[in-house]
Amino acid sequence: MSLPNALLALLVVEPMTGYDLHKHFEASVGHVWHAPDSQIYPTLKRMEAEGLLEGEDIPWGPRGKKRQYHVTPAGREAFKTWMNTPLEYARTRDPAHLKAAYLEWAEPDAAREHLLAHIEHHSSMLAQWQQTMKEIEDGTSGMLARRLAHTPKKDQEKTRAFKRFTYEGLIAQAEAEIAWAQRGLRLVDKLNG
Amino acid sequence: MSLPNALLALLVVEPMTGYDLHKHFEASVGHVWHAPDSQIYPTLKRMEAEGLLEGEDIPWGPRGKKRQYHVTPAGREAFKTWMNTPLEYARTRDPAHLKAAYLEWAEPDAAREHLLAHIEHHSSMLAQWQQTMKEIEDGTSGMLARRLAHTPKKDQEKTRAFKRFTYEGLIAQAEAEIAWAQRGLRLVDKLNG
DNA sequence: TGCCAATAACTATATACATAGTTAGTCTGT
DNA sequence: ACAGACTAACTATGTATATAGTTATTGGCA
Repeated sequence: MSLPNALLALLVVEPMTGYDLHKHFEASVGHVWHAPDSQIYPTLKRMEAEGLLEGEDIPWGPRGKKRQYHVTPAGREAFKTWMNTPLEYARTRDPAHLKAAYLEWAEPDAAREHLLAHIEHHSSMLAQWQQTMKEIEDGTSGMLARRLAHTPKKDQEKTRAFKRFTYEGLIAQAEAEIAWAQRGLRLVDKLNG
Repeated sequence: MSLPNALLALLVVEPMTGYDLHKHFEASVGHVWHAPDSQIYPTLKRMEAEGLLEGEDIPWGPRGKKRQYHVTPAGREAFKTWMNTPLEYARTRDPAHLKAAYLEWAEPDAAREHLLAHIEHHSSMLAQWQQTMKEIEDGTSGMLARRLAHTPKKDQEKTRAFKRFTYEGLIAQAEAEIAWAQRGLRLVDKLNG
């Protein structure tokens, strides 16, 4: 259910091809909801069949063409409805904490490696999100800048504020994971003298 | 890849039927890796076919029987190998932060509802985990108690320490989510002030 | 004796997702 | 004139998950 809405979130800003979406995804919504192009293309077709989108073939070079999608009024309504509908929380599936719960089965060195990898992973997430946060602040963020250009002045601050809020949350998550893994490293050291 | 190992984590303690596993799952590993019984039964069969488990039919009442699985040496090795293998981090898919990123599309009341639901969800997670933490401390945690009874004294503290560590992490996650959503509530109030 | 909750073990179906490969046209530089 | 990178849009396959049943037995209580 999330992917169609993540696509709508981008397409309400401006019409795009599947390829465009795939590209912009990586640098914006994809931070919170990853999707490969092999999932995007069929989803766009389905959304067109459902009347949420309309696609038209536009020329590309002398012989080529590409299919550009734009949101229909029904699509815009569906997106708003989704935004006003409470979220269903999925049951936890957290491989890192799963392994952590049985870490006494790992060799001490492997345990350290796990925790270091956890720190490294979330550090790189953190760096990415801090970078995005900076781009939000100074308006160099690709999709957001495009978005704000289509937004009435009085709503711009709102839009920007919720983006900032989102990335603040992601940053807090990453920091919590890093702190936890560091505590884990100290624990492994203590347990192995 | 996680489910078979989550099952092994329980089965290395003592042989169990699919039904037993399903039950114990809910109260232990299921906290970090949920699985419905409809996934557990076929997975057990597959693991038996792969030689990780062996099952035997044991009588249950006058006419009934049930299939009890125990871990083979190969299964024990596979579990250890998994515990020593680095984790592959999956790309983010976080519906709550996805919605948060576009919260300006929601009615102010719906936005508040989202954030309140987020707080409520993670508060109940928090309560559950604090409860489990208490059970870890005083030895009333079902699977852990069973586990410790089969563990040499010198390793018991290690086992208990990693469980504590895991739930500390989950508690920190929940607290971070709650704090984030509360910041969100203040933001919504300010923007619609 | 009959009812009911719990135990036990599935089956069936529809998505969702990961991973990998395919086909074809365009644009840029040498 | 051609190579190579990029744009564009898929297809194919296998596994994972969610959701919702089904069938049968047991053990305890009224």
